[in-house]
Amino acid sequence: MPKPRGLTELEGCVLGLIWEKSPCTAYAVRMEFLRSPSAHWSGSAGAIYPLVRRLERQHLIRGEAQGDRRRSKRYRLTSAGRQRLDGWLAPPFAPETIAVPPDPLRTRFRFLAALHPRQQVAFLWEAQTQIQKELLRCEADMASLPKADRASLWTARGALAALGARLSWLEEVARDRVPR
Amino acid sequence: MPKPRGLTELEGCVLGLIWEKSPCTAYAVRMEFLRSPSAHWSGSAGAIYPLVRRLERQHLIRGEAQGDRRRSKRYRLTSAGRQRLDGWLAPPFAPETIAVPPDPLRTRFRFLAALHPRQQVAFLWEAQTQIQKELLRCEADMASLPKADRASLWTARGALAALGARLSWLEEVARDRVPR
DNA sequence: CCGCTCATGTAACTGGTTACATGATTTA
DNA sequence: TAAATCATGTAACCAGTTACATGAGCGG
Repeated sequence: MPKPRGLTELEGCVLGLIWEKSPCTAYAVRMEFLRSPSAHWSGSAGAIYPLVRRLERQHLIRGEAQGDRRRSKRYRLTSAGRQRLDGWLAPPFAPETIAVPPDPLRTRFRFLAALHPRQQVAFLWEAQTQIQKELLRCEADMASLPKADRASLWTARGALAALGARLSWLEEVARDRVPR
Repeated sequence: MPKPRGLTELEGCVLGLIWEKSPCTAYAVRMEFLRSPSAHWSGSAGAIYPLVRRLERQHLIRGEAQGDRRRSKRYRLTSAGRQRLDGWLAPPFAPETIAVPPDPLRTRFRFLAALHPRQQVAFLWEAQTQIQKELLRCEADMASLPKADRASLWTARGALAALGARLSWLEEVARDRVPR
């Protein structure tokens, strides 16, 4: 049998989505990624379909073909799949799951001093206004979520918290740089 | 001439580090990644050295060989490199620079409901204690930074803010799930 | 002289991307 | 019937990883 090496983030995610929406097509999973505001993954066909087949080959999911002439398949988790999903998301957590998550804005900020002072101000100002807009977008997105879907709701609140923390951090920086 | 397509995150970072520590060796850049608590990049030799050569080929950095028998080279930014660095880190920001940064813990949380209730509690509890530990580690790391290095200091505060926000988000979730 | 750090490099791999293509079904 | 959407797929590519290797210089 194939050695059960750890799941990728994307694999875990897909497994989770198939668990949640079971039975569902690979296409539905794909759409979930495309709709998500957290555009970390493109949900490209070239990523999803091969991945789903891989999961099927490892017997973590099972797909039943529909009778229709479309070659559409609806997938469900197998019990092995459930176990793997559990193992992926339950503690103990890998260090990189707990560690400070990467943030491209913070990465750039690190080298702020390389910019002309005027540009530094522009950086801080622009970042703040853009994040504010993003906050509104995310709040709207959250409001559009079905109230019963607690998981998504709380996850969205986590995203908002991350944005909010970034915003007040930048405000603090700006206050320090330009007192008064 | 080679088309100036946008810099990768890693490319931007390396350019920034060479700017900051100029003149410095590729090895020094590498060490910076290895020392960093935000272990998003491994700083593997296989990533850094080819990348540095690429930057040199594009005339964004210039390396002067030392006289010693080691084949060590100290790099500096060229003016073209400075411009590219500016372009990378100054506004306008790409959408994904502003968007909610990815967070593996939040990703897992999304599927919390797949776990047995007991395990859900364990998830929240374990996550909180682990993050608390990580917070302490990061605070210590920040304290060890030279007080003059404002850039690193503020960046570290940004990281702390991210961790803190995650922590209080989880506390909020826990309060909601287990009132009282 | 031994082992550690400095310093650079390569080979094989992997996971994801873009871009494209196909065909069935639904809707205007 | 034309356009949009559902549904699946592949080929070429790319950045970064692990794992390994080489050799110089230095401290004990």
